[in-house]
Order: sequence, then structure tokens, then C-alpha cells
Amino acid sequence: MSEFVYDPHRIEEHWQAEWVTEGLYRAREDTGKPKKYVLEMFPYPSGDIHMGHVRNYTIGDVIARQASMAGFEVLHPIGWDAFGLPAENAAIKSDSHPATWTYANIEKQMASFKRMGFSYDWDRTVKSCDVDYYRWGQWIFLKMWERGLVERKSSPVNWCPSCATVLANEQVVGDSQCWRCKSVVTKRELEQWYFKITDYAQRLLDDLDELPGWPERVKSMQANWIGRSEGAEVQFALCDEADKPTDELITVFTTRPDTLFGCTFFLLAPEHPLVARLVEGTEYASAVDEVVASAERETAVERQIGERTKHGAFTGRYVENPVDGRLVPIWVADYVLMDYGTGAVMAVPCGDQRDFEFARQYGLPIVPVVVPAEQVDAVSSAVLGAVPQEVDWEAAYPGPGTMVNSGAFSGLAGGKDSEGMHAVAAWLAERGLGRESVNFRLRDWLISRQRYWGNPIPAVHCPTCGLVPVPIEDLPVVLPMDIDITKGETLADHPEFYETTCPKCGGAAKRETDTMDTFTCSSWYYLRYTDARNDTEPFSADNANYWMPADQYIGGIEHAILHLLYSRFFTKVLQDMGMVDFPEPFTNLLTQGMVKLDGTTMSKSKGNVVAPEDMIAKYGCDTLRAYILFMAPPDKDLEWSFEGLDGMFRFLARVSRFVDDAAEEAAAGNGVAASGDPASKKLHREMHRVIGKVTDDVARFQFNTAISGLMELTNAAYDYRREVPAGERDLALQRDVAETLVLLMAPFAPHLAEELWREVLGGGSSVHLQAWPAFDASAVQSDEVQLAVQVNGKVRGKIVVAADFSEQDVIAVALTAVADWIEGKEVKKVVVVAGKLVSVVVAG
RNA sequence: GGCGGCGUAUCCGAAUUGGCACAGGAGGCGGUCUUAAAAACCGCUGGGCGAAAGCCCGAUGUGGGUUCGAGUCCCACCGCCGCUACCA
Repeated sequence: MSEFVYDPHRIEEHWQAEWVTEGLYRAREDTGKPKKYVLEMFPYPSGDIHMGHVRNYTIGDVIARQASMAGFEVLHPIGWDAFGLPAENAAIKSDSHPATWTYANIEKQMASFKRMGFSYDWDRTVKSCDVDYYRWGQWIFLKMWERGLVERKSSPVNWCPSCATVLANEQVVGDSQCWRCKSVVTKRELEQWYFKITDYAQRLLDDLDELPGWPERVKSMQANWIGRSEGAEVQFALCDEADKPTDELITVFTTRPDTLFGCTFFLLAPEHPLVARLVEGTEYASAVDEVVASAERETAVERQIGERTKHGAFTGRYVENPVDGRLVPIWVADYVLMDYGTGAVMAVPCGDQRDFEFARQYGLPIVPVVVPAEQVDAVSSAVLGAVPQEVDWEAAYPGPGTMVNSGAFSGLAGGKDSEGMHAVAAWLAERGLGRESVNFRLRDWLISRQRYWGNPIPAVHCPTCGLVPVPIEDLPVVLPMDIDITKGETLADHPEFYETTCPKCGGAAKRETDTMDTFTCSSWYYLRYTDARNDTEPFSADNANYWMPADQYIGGIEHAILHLLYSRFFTKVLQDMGMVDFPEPFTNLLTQGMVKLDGTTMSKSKGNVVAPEDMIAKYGCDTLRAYILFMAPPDKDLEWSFEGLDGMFRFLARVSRFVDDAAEEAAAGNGVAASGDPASKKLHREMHRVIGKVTDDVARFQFNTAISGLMELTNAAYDYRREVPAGERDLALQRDVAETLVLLMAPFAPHLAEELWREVLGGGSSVHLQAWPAFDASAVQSDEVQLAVQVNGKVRGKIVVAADFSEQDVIAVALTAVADWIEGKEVKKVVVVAGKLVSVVVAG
């Protein structure tokens, strides 16, 4: 019996040191092997690693290790997303510097990653707060500026009062909350820096179709966020105080130009620049001002409470409807949003529920009805009287139908993307009063932050030349370290940083003191990994094109829009610059589920954190790695439980004892060379079945069932040893099974596998350099197969027949087996499913 | 309101194109070994009958449908969870 004692700590620390010495995980570009780039989202160094990290990086490590054994040259890097606000907050709290806190946490996490045995190429590490990294972020920024993709403009922006900085649209989450601190954000009109991601809206949308390896749900989230809607721009002429149409046109966007004849009023957002001018000094001013003021007052929180009541006021002015020349009143309404479309809306109460409610509330007309729910034939619809002129319904009808009351267009099909919609748009376009157009919900990416701990924006404000980019040869703009964050200082408090000369005219000028959104750092780090020590450019095109796109990306679903959209944008920009030759950065995406405790996400503030280091101390990292994968499929949320950890440890020890016994018996010659008895045949078949299963499961990321496959093979090995007495066992087979188990286990429990491979099985070089076991389909074939026999859908018998039996013979055997059930009944039909079952249908 | 996901044993979970529902683990019960315990190994763990082999019945949130056959496909409903939201 095996004397093997599983001592994870000795084994794990020993082999971790050995692997470093042997340089096992260095990725090379010149091996001639097919490449595989396995990438996990780099962590933010907010403290030591938690169970979510363990799960994320273990998944990546298993994929990387298995790919390597399967013959790929694997790039598996790690780095840190190290700029950002938590470092500033922590620095204030601990009276230190953000850099101190950040680097200390990076060290801590790095040590934990090494203790977990992750197979990273440590020579390619990236820390985004290192000047060697962020200088190239500045470089890319300047190249984007050259291409007209950088813009400084004034507009209403999201402001987080707690973080004291502006936020991009994507960083406002939930109920108008800051993505990081969850404070409610407010709106402010500010001049800020933007990346013109909207220039890429269509491509970002279209190319989602080129990503079959991404989860449907992530793609649909991105598509919704980009929010493409087709419709038309329509120009309404503003009337003067005497209600005479002027040359001044107000543009609206509508998805339903076919309902233009049903427009009975016109709406402006409270923030619309025209509002003040229209009502200034008129009797309408006070009512309108009140709506504007209440909209301003209304915080994001209040807007979330239940059904919102709409508020509005008449401006006293009119616009002319371009299709029929009717004048309709202009109202200000707080349900019109300034930051979607044009901030002006044509109201069609019969077709839009919001307009309908507003009309009811303020006694505005709802008729004419232009696209009613009932089908109206073309002839009767030509007659105005044939359709209701008064409505008694309680809701608008937004669906498709036949256009009525619509002049020459009556009788056409109306609705989204309808004949009528295109006809009206074309009619408008001919007269210069509108055109078909597409509107996106996506806004430009606001990238400037009024914070210290970030990548400085390389720009200079010159009183004579205006905004001037820092010349590329002057990079980097180094983030100064002598800043006292505890006093709330930013770069704007440091003249020695911002006082400079204009690169263009040489006159005195001021450096930009905003830093870039940290999401700019994370939008290209995966490219830097391909050439991490390049000091003449961000990365060489050769290296990037060799490794990229990343074959497998792994990270949390919370980045479905933010990081993943920005990275796709950067990649497309870099492709347009000729720096890379691919349009998408990540071929396959795996979004792993959260690790929860008692149904909620683990967090320090809730005090429900399970520390990985405690688990490692008790069981070793191999048990923890295998256990967290075994608990649930990777994309599902996982409820942490301590029960079962012991079981995983027991399993690893159980495998070890079998491997030890098999090796010992083989060495001692205590058995037979090759037996070929039924028990051996069965074990041999089971071994190959499991090779096939585990290989397939890993490819499908079903790590939980892959591990259960290992348990099945282990159980089969124990069955064999119980059924066949010592001395009669097939030594070669036992050893074969032992080696197979160790090889299949290597990605999951890399240290124990290494110990068993090198020390117990005497395998020589590392188990992680061995070839993945080859699946032999023919070895799984059995001479006989068992089939279930169903009668009218219920299993009534089992038969065992030769694998090569003809269908006719199978049916004959099957009918005999269920004779009792079909006796005296008419057999109407027999279905044979090869290798599975026989289904007999009888009458009565 | 919209979009998406989920619902299988006491618990976590298998079941890849429709084909013997519940693999694997946890927990529970029992056995072997032992003076005893732990560990290890073995068995049982939906209900009924049976000493056992086995036989019968029930069962994938609920109700329908398609099919020789449905956890899987279709329709409706219930429950839970995400994301999004006056998007014109």
C-alpha cells in the first residue's frame, strides 16, 4: 500500500522555485509552433487578491497550461492597471503617496499570484503607472490627435462630487451612479477632452457580427449601448412673434417620419439653447423658467422614483410642419433629453405614449390619427372622415399600420422602416427639408480627469497658439512624484509642473493639468505585452501581429461595455494608423461569474471576505485551484462554500496514492506484463474515454466536468485494483493510467502533477513540457453495446448486442426482450437509434 | 416598460446535435479495518415491495403543444437574478 503523504506546502514551494530556475513560462516568437495568446484582464492593485481573482486567473492558467501541452507556443502575461482614484483615497487615509500604496499592493498581489502557481511570463509584466508604459499612452494620444480623434469641447458632463472629477457616460452606472464609488452623479457644463469614439460607432456595431467567440449577452449589451436607430432628420421652420415662418430651422430626429402628419405640437428640452431666447421678456417666461428650473433641481435620484410626472410649458411660439405647412406650438418639456438626438422632438400623440400622456395632461390635441391600429383600406383612408377624429383610447398606438390623414401619403404602409417612412423622408430630402439619417446613443468618450494619479494629457495651452500638442520627441510628460495628495493637491497646484513654454511659438504657456481616464491605459495594455520592453515605440507591429488578436480573453462581465468597447475602439484606430493589421483585439471572450458568499458579492466593507491565503495555508493552492473550478461552470455565479474543499484535497491525495502504487508495483514487477482480461480492457477503455472527455471539456471551458472526469478515471482505477488481485494486475496498463491521470491533471493541480511526474513516475523533464494525452477514438469502442428498449416511450428492457449487429437483428432481439409488453398488441413502428436505444410503438 | 439569463436530489451540479434524467462532489446513514477513534477502503442515500437479485411507480418551477421519444424545441404562466430605461 502506498506510503505517499500529500504535503502540498513542501511540493508547491519546491516546484515554484524550480520552474523559475528553468524559465518554463517564457513566451518566444521564434519557435515555429502555432501561437496561442491567453489573456486575463489585468487586475487593479486594490489590496491583496480575493476569490474572484483566484477564479479568473485559475481559469486562464488552466487554458494556458493545457494549450502549451497541446503543442502551442503560449503567451500568458500579467500586469497591473495601476492608475486611478482608490490609490489617492488610500493615500489620504494613510497619509502617504498613491505610488507607495499602489506599488506595495502590486508586490502583494504578485507574491500571491506566484504562490498560486500561475504560469505567467514574468519578463513581460506591465504596470500602467510606470513611465515606461504610460509614455506610450501619451504617444498614442498624440497620434490620435493627429488623426482628428481628440477633441476639447464644452458640453454637459457627468460629475462625481465624491471623486471630484468628471466621468465618461459608460462610467455612470445603475441609478446615475459613479461606477467606482456609487455616488450619485450630477451634470455640469464643462470644457473637457474627448476621444471621438462616435466616429467608429457603425464599425463597432457591425464588427460585433465578426465575433462568434463572444457571449451573446455581451454583444447585445454593446449593441444596446451603441444604440443605433434609423429614422430621419426633419427641419421645422421657427415662426417669429407674429407667427410667420422664418428661415431659422430647428432639426429633430425621428424614427417615424411617416407620422409627421400627426404632429400636433413641438418640444424642446429644458436645456435647449433656444429656450431662453424664445421666451425672454414674454408672458410665457415665468412658466417656462419654472419648468427649466425644476428640471435642473430634479436630481438623478428623484428621477428614479416610480412613474415620472411630465412637466412642460408653452413658449408662446410656433414652428411650421414641413409636410403640410400647419403651425404647431412649441412647448418645453422635461421628458425631452438634451443629450439624445437634437434636444428637439416632434410630438405625435397618436403614435407615441409619452407624447400622448403629455397631450392629455396639458389638453393638447391628439388627432389627427395617422397610423391607426385598425387596418384601413386605401380607398376609405383617402377620405378624412373615414377614420376617427376623436379618440377615446387610453394609449397611443406605436405599431405598424396603414397611413391615413397624411395627404398624398395616405394608403402607404406606415411604421418603422416602412414604405411610408422612406417615402416621406425622400419627399423631405427633395425639398431640402430633411433626410434619412441614423442616430446613435453612443456619446464621445470623455477622457480627462481632474485628478493627480493618472497619465498626464500631453497638451499645452498657449495664449497665442491655443491648444498645442506636446511634440512626440518631448515625451514623456512625467507625472511628478512630489505631490502631497493628503492636502488634496492636483497637478493644477504645481506651477513647476504646468509652467512651460509653447512648443509652437516658444512663448510662456501652461501645461494641461488633467490626467487621462484610467480606461485609456487598459485599452491597449494587451498590445504592450507582445513587446513589453520596447523603448522606441509602444510595440512593434511584428510582435503585435504575431501574437494578436488574443485567442482567449477572460474577465468579469462588469466590463461588458466599458473596457471591452474602449479596447475595440483603440484597436480599430491603431489599425487605421497601420500599427496593427487586425480589426478586433479579442477573438474569444469568456466572462466568468462572480464569487459570492451568502448570495452577495464578497467585499471588505460587508466583511464577508474569504481570504485565498487562508485557504492556501490550510490546503495548498492546488486544492484551491481545482476546487474553485469544480464548484460551477466558469461563466456562472458561484456561491462559496467551505464544504467540499476537504473533498478536493482527499481526491488529490487519492490520485497520488494510486499513482504511487502503480509506479511501485511496476518497479517491483509485481504483476503481469499485459493481461487483456475484461477488467483490464474495461480500464483501458475508460482511460481513453476520459482522455476524450477531459480534452473536450477543457475546450468547452467545462472545467467542473473535466475534473469530474478525472475522478471517474480514478474511481475506475480503484475498481480495477479491487477486482484484480495483486500479482495479476497489468503493470503497463496501471502505469499508463497513472501517467494519463497526472498529465490530465497537470493544468488543474500543476504542483502535485509535477511532483508525481518527476518524483514518483520518474518522468525526467517537467510534466508541463509533456504532450497532452492523445485521444484514440478506436480505443473506446467496445465489442458489445447496451441498448435500452422503449415501448411507447417507457424503458421496458435492456439488451446487449454485438456492436456490428444489423438493425434487423437488433430489432429482433429488442422485440424478444420486451415480449411481455407487446404481447397481443400491434407493433406499429420501431425506431433504432444506433448505440442508444430501440423505440417500439404499439397500438392500444 | 425593454433586453437577456436562470429554475434538475438535502446542497453544489452532469446530461454537447431531442434518445436509458441525475455523472462527479458535498452532506447523511451503514459496513470493513482498529482495543477505540481518525484516516483509508467499500456500500446505500426519490417512493413502494423484497433477505437479495430485482420489479413497479413517481419525478427536471406550473399548464399546454410538437414528436416514436422533451430537462433540451414551441406557446402561455409563476418565481428568481442581471443589465437598461422618458432614447423620440
